[in-house]
Amino acid sequence: MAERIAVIDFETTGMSPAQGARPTEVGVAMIEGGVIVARYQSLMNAGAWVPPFIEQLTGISNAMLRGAPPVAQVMAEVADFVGDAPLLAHNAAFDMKFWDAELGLLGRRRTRDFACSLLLSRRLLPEAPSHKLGSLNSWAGLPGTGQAHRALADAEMAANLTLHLQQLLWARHEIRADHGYLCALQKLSAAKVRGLLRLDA
DNA sequence: TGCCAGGCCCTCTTTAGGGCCTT
Repeated sequence: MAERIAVIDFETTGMSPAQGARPTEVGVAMIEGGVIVARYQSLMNAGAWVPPFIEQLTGISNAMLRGAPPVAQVMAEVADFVGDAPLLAHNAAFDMKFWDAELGLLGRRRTRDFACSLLLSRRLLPEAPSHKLGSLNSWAGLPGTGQAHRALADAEMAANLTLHLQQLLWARHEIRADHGYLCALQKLSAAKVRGLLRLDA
């Protein structure tokens, strides 16, 4: 049976929960067998104020959040949706902080590692001019997924990028890169991965 | 008062600094 990976993206009110930032929207694209097989997206009301810069970036306004379901309800739903699937995000350090902080408020804990498509693409696509999610997807010729900086559109972009990286590893190196392999690969230095996979050749 | 992340990677490096990436 093919492995499922839950590709996650948060929109938030700021850079870090340690600074008081809270999520405003979460999206999940579940990949399995080389395709996206399930999706989750919801706005959420955490009672936090959305600064004008963030509102302009994401299109998510304070007015939209006033009518959104409460954060605890959404986080419980999305945690149940993800279940015991391993996790992945683009710049996972960012999304992992919010995932862990919000689950912690519910008295729940993450049980699986996060893989990171930013670290993986820096290692496997060093020739890309930019490793921003949208730029990478355009550069790699991957399909558009909707409005950038909305949670599900970005989660689907990261999912498509991950599938592209898995296909690249298989086509060039005959490596079936499951989540465990991706996590191991991203922990090696970029230089070591280049040597291991002969990316400089 | 003023400021506020943090981890990764490259290089004019390693006794460090700056850019990238996420909102």
